[in-house]
Amino acid sequence: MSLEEDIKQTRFTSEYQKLVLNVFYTANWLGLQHNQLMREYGLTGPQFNILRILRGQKGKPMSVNALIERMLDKSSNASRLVDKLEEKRYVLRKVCPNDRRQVEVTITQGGLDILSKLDKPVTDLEENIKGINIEEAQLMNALLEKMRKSNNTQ
Amino acid sequence: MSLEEDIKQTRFTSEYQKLVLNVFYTANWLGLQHNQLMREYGLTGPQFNILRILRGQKGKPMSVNALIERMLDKSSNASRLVDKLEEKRYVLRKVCPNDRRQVEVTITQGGLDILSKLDKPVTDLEENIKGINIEEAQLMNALLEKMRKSNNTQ
DNA sequence: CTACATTAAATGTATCTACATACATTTGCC
DNA sequence: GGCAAATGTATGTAGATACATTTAATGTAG
Repeated sequence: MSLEEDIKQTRFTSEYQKLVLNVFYTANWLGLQHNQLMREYGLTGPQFNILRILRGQKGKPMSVNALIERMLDKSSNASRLVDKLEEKRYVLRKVCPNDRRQVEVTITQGGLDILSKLDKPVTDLEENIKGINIEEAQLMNALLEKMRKSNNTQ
Repeated sequence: MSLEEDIKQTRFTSEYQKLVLNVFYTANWLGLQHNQLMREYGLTGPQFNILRILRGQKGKPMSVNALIERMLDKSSNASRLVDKLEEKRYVLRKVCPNDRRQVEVTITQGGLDILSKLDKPVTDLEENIKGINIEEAQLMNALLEKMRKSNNTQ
């Protein structure tokens, strides 16, 4: 983990600059662990994310647009992610009868099955962040949200 | 910013799960702003990152391997990033005479110039996180580092 | 010195990201 | 109804990510 030392060594012009790097680096560190896990189950991170959102719908279909709104990466291409999941028979696509522009995406039983297999290892991974305790996690959550709210991102 | 509300609404199984999502989301939010800025200068985030690392070398060349070690995204492809930067004449590649497997990468004056143009806007962007103060930023930095240190990532 | 392992970088491949564009459908206005 | 604007999705493209494999140079054991 050499950027770990790098972050320490570097003379940062400000605490904010360090924070930006730290957030990038931590997300990357978490992402690698997630990807590695997903990979074992033939999924990718973004694909897993979509399946999890769909499961949250409890059977109700969701339009692609609604999916995009809930995705972590909004600019990523939901259409093509749904393509991949459809190939694997984890989701179904159906043209919405009320508005034929829309496509209703639903998770299949196969999709639910793979998710349930992933639940335990994913939770383990997340709970594995044991260097910080619950109070610290709460504090970080509050600070991360405060951080995003603050500025004038048009 | 609909995931913002999503994060709030969702019943998280744990504070840790929320933290993971929050870190992903914040990194993404920061990354979009960075990318937008880099784009105006014909660079991408990773390319900028490499240039900044090379500038830190103060003229000393660096092998591709050394670059990878210092990159935020280690698994990204340093060779090809250096390709792009070489095309733009921002770096030079030279086979190392002592070990001809290695390639010495150096930043050019053009590379230094584009970086100096970017310094101000990048700093502005980072300093723009004004919803949290310096003490909070320090706290977050400490917690993020603690978070990464804690667990048994093999 | 040959044989084999190791190392450094490049290349290959699949997927994802970011953004532009195309196309069909729907909506709103006249 | 007819037409322009908006909407929803798909497609195109360039570049990045993640990981496996290849190529070339070096190191090392026998």
